[in-house]
Amino acid sequence: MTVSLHGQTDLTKNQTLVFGALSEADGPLSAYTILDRLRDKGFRAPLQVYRALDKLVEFGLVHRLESLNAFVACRHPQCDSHETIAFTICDRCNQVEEITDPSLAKRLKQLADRSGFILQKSTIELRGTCQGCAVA
Amino acid sequence: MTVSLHGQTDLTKNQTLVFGALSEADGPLSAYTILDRLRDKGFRAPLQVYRALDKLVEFGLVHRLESLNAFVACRHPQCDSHETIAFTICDRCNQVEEITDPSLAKRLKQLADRSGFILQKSTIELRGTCQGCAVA
DNA sequence: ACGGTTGCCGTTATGGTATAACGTGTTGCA
DNA sequence: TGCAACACGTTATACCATAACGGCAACCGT
Repeated sequence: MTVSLHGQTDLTKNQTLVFGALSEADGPLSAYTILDRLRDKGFRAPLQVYRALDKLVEFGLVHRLESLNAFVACRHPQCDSHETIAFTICDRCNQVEEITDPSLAKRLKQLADRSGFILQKSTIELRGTCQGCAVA
Repeated sequence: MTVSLHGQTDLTKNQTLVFGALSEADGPLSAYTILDRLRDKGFRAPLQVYRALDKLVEFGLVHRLESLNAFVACRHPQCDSHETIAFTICDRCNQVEEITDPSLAKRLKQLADRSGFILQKSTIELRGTCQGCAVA
């Protein structure tokens, strides 16, 4: 059984549930938190979550935040270009924003090229305080 | 007992041992790997390593690589300005290089400012293949 | 129809990463 | 002297992630 969502591939039942849990959340969730939230849907083991997450990340529907060991739903899942390059993460309210900046991407590529480094994947996570929390 | 190393603060015995282990290594080490390498120096528990690492990171002598859950000794521990802003990490040989690029730092600051985000710490890790491994 | 392959799923067990909580000993200083 | 700060040692526990097994369904070429 599959559910159509992003035009390219259909999501399986578990993938749909995990993506749903992340979409409803107001911030990043750890795999184990997702597991807990899906227990009443029949989830019993971490692997069920991790397998779904692997696929969702592969599809670009979900991002992994390395500095948090957690996952967020992509903010623009409708559009096919998941070009996010960086994240801001508020340490007070956990809100995550995605940043897309071609000039930043270009600069990183330049820096890599300069030292003959073949860039596969870049992780850019900015930790700090979001505007809302800074004001409050 | 303390050992002078970086001019500002002296390192304790455990900090010295952990920093030594990282300095001798040819790549990043996990906390548990460090623990194993220091067992014959009397280390018995993870916390001994983590506590030393916390301090060393605070001093700027050691960097944590979020995408690897591992640690590296800073490449220029003598100089007091540990201005590293990004890392390249070779997925084949594990070699880590530090990148310092003011324009990159400036751009990130700009992007953060633009959305009212107060930047505390940025994590930039570039994964890929280093020149040596690409040639081979 | 058959067999083979692939992909998803469920389960158990295990490995790897990190910290809580408690108590000790030392130092420095009011 | 008393106390605050700090490093340390130890035990236990929590949290993050994957290995390895087997089952089931869909697909594909013969």
